[in-house]
Amino acid sequence: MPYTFLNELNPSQREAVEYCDGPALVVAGAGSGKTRVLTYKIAYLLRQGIPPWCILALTFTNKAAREMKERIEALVGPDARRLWMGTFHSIFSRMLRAEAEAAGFPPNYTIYDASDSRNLLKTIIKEMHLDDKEYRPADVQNRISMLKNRLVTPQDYGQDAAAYEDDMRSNMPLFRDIYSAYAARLRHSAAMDFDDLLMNTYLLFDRYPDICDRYRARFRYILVDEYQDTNYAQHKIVLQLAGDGRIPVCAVGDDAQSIYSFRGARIDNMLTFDCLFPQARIFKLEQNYRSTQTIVSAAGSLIAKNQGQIPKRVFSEKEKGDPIELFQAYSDTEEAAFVARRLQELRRTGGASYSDFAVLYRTNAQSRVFEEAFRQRGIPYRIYGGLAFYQRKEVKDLVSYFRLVVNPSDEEALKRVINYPARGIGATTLGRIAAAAAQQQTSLWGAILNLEAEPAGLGRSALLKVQAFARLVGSFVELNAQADAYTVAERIVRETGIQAEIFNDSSPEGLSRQENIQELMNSLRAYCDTAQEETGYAARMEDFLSEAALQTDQDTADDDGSTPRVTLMTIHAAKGLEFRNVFVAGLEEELFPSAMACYSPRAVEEERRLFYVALTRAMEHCCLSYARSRYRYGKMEFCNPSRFLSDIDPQYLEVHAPGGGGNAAYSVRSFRPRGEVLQEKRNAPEAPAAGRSWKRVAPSRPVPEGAARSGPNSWVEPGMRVEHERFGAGEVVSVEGEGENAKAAIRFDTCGQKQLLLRFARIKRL
DNA sequence: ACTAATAACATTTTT
DNA sequence: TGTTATTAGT
Repeated sequence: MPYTFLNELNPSQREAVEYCDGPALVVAGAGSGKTRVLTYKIAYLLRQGIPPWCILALTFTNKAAREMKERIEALVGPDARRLWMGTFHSIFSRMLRAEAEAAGFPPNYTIYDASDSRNLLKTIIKEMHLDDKEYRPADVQNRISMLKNRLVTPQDYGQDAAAYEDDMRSNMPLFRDIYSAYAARLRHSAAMDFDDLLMNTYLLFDRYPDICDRYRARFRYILVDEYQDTNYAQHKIVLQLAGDGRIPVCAVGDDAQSIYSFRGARIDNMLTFDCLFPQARIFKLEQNYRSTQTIVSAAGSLIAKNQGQIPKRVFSEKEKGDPIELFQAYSDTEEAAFVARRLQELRRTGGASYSDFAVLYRTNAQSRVFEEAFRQRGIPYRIYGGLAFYQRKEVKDLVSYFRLVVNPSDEEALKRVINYPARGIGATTLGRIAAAAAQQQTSLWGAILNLEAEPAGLGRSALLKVQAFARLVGSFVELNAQADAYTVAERIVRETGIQAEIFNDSSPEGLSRQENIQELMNSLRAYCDTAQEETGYAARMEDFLSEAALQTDQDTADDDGSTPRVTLMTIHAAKGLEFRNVFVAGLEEELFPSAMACYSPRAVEEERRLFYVALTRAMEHCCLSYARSRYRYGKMEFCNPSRFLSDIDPQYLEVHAPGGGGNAAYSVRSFRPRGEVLQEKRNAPEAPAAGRSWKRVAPSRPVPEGAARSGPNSWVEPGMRVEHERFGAGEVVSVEGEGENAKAAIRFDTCGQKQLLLRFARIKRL
């Protein structure tokens, strides 16, 4: 009975899973079991005898790919590991490394993140003596990104009249020159930005049809998750690989949840799928298994106000459920107080845990009032959306060393670390090197290596310092040729002086920096261990980097789950998640919908979809709120209720009168700005100083209490039971070494004995 | 070359 | 309001 798992699907899910002979579009309403269909479909394909390496499955997040892989593994076993499953970016970057020569890059190219590429643009704008008020780096970056998403190369750009006109209109006639200079610099640095990973893959397949054919010959089925979020480039690559339908593509998505157009996503890719593949079959998943009927119907009444969507009728067969509550507050502080109070009530009466709650908002800035309110009341919470782990300065600095070792041409990495830790190489010196590099048509590193012949006008002491730096990096490069990633990293931390710099600072910020460095070393260690286990080879730094560059906080910031906490996040961040109880706060004009969206009907529709996403996160209970006044940029502003509130059919709403008392006194439609409203002075936060120091420093990764800080070695001894974040529980066999070099041998219950450097190992006493 | 002070700024952000 | 980046001062 090899297909019994199909019985766990409803008829429409099952149909979508079993149809494998041609292209398919699965329109999956919110909570309709989209991931289930994808995973079961892959399992089904495998059961039909298609080898795992012939199936390509593309997702947007690492998290989605990982979870899907795990679920498939649970269905079919370890074969799942050989699937080509991952994010667009990671799969394509893999292909680009394999086909590096044809792609015109070395296989060890590094990946620039958004801030690297912005820094590079800044330098270019400065070097071209342009005004950075006219050519705002962020704008330029965005424009370039959009162009790349549309597969417009700098060469094509001259012919793209529309884009050029747009630049003239925005007062950036020289934009094209920036774009080509940027591309040239990336090439010199042997680096690609995120968008290049897509565009260069497209170009590779376009220019070398034989390479594309090779992949086409390999893949027998292609699946794409969240198709509504694909941009033009992604869409085109899918078409290339599909060979216009010769290889079946199954695209899964929900047009009603398309909320990333500002990143280049094109809902049209989904809406026109059946035109591109005339033989395509369309499946609709309309039964929602997540939410009560009230929530599903309310969300449906909202989204019906949008034009141009794929017709579908999402329904729920769960109980009717409670109405959606709507609160009006006088101020943002009061709104937070409402939410806190209602949350406690629901928790007590509904027997829910803190982790069953989420507070969702449009902008990250709104989190602050909730933080304060929750802290005052002792409600445990967790905020998502601080700086990503890899964006933190100390982490990026160290990673920049890694990058430099793998690819010394990487200019942004070099600029970051040439004077970190401080070694007296300042702006002037760097400027001279840059000038020499430009003159010699080489990279900064090339110019540095060439200093002996061309001293570039450097003074004696500067020259010596730079050469010492070059030797240091050179020694790492040599080591990297033969050692595994962790060994290289350890030596870098020690010999650059990062260790001395970071580990001698005992201020709270310093401690947080230490933790982050430890965390990075931990993940490196974990990476090396897994690679060793799985492949039998020592893990290379280049491999670690190519993964790390595409890793985001969502992947690293795993809650340890020990204390249940309320989740606070933007609605964007909540896509794909679900909670028993959801609060959606700040439903005000110019906030939600955002002021910037109000000028364009298309943008307002996207905001409405965003609200739709927010509502459909809730399983049982949903509370909406807005405030009549709110502090924005330090100034108090009066607000009006969001237009979206009147988009929801009032039969699903229960409106609470101002002040929080009473119930449905009047309908939403009667909401009008009513001139004067009682104004309270914003009460001074209770303990701002106490909060501030730890508030944003390290929002993710809770450190086991009292562990990492308590100083090395003093707290483990042989015989002790400990728990490691990755390896689970185990027993300390022996401890050797002193202070920073203390190592423990630990026999883990599930994965055998391992040597861990206590300085970096995140372990907790049991 | 580094620090302190101030000016400008500010949706959302899967990679 | 809070952050970030540039600038002025030592």
